Amino acid sequence: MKDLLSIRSYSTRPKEHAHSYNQLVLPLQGMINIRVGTFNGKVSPRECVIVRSNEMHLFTAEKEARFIVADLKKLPDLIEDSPHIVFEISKPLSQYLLFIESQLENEFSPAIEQAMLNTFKLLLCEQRLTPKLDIRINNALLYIEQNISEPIIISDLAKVACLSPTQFKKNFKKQLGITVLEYITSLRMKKAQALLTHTDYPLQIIAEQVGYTSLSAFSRKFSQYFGLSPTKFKQ
DNA sequence: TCTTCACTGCAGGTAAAGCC
DNA sequence: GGCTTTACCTGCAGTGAAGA
Repeated sequence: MKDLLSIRSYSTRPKEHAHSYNQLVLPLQGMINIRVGTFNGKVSPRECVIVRSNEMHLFTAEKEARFIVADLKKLPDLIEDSPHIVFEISKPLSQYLLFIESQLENEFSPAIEQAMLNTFKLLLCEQRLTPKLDIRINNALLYIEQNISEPIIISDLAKVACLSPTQFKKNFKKQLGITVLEYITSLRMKKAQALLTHTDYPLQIIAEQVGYTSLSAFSRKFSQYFGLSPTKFKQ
């Protein structure tokens, strides 16, 4: 058996089964009901289910559901050692799955498929392996990602999560282990790092792209976060 | 489990000065 | 000219306590 990426739709195999290889199930759209190990529940896009080799599992999916399945002889160490069965995937991996879907649907190219598999594994190694989150917190995370270049205030996030601001802040820290502001800042700094590395945008534009209306505030925060100013980082 | 309230500390905006 | 640093100020985030 060799490692393989494939697209699946709703299950035509609603029987409990196991196989000799590992499998990662990553929904693209719609919900999947899955029973594996101690987990028995729904999995949605931006989540990944780990099915280890020889582990009995059963899954069914909504008719409109589509998902990527990765059959792997060996799991990356990070995932192999993970105590979680379902974990959140990053935005880059989520978007890469859409590329994989498009490529697999439209072309047959063993060389590209091998390259896709390699990139997929690299992206897997970058995952933070945060456990499946409360849907309300997940909605807030999506809102943050979609609005990272705008000023983001807790009361708006709390509305998205259908919680009071205080309850939202407490739940957020309980589930992610960091405060809302720490999470937003880390996203902004990573994006700023990428823009500084891959573009020639002036600092004012980069500051705006990552949600700072004040260049000085951006420069100060960047220096605190990375230990050197944006200009020195670029050099 | 959740909301409200009060308190503290910090992040971010502004302005000004200085550096390259 | 573009960027960084710093001081000051304000508003908001974080958190604990009390209560529904």
